[in-house]
Amino acid sequence: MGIAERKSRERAEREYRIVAAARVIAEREGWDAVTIRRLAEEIEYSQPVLYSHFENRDAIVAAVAVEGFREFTVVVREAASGSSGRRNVLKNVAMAYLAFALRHPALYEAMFILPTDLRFAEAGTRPELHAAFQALAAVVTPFCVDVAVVTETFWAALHGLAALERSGRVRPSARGERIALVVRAIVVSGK
Amino acid sequence: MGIAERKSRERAEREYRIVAAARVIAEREGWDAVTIRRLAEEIEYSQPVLYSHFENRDAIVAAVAVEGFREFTVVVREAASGSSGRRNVLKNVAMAYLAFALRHPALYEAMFILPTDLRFAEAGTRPELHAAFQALAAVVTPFCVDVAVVTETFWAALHGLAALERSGRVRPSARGERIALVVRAIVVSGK
DNA sequence: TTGACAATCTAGCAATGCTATATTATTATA
DNA sequence: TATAATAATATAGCATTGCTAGATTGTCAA
Repeated sequence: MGIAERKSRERAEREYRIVAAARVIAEREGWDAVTIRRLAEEIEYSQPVLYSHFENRDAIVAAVAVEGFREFTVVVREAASGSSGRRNVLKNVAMAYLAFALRHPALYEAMFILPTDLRFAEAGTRPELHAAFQALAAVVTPFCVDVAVVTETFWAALHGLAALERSGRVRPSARGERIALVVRAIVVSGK
Repeated sequence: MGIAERKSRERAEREYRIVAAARVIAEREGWDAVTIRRLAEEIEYSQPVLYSHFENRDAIVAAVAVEGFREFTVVVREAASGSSGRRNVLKNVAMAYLAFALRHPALYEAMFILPTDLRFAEAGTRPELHAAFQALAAVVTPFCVDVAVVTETFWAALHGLAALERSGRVRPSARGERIALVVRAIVVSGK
């Protein structure tokens, strides 16, 4: 019987509409504007329906974050494959990282700044996060022996650049120079 | 007449008690537990009194952050002056940075993660933030020509390490190696 | 002593996350 | 096909939050 399939398909679709609405509202008006009532209105269902999809509001934010990690992985891979010369790859990925973070501030916030229980270096890491990490690891591999350490550090540096620029604590005008410095550091001292 | 003085002294003291209570509660139970009602209870005044000291809750968080920047500056300076050898200075400051961030997670959160309107690279930067930046700048100066860029990047790298470790996205066990990598990068490629 | 003003409190609003319970739609059974 | 069971959804409400209008108390000068 296709009825059950149709139902679960419709359910999945409704769930996606919740996540999509959350993302759009967050990007337009900030995460504070993403309330359960607002989302319920948006998908044209009553509030308790949302709780049949997600345990609580944080789980909705986490779902947006996971979507962000999927897109992020694609962005990194494309930036990497679209450049030639190992060093250029590094630079372009770094630039793409910052562009991604600053072009979708709410998405990036869900991924890296808002409190989540999405862990990385643990058992039970979600596959989307693992894939994102791997995409970055692939980029730095040619430049280092201890891939894990260098990837973590490269990621941290990029996140730091994004976070500080985001909060206006670093001059936007000098972004290129900071990126150049990070790239040179990986090239020269990844060992 | 010393009456006015006494009054403004008592007022300042009460204000400080608010900030101190906010910090203690945040560190013990997280920032969500820092409510106006809770703070009012703590200082044994009614809620509206808090609004005669601070415009809103965010301003209280910001006050804690500013206190954090003051302590942070001291920590950086001490780590720097307590080490010999320019390269050792860098390493010890980096370690002190991470120790500070992870030892006072709520304080660090107020300083760097929670939304604030404390800006850096702008006119009207609070002196406490400027001093913190200068303390870090002093540490990297021997290793670079463009002090501003290197300081920003060093700071970003350290913040990234702290933030990712905080949220469990990087292996705590490899902290030392990541720090070593950042330090080497500054030494080698600050130019 | 009284009247103005400052300091403080009581009480309440609107919004939030979340849930117990009522209601409606859907399916399976007699 | 009529009805009972169950699933899907809605209504209504609770407790908590940040914040504030308005009442009340205290303090000081005339």
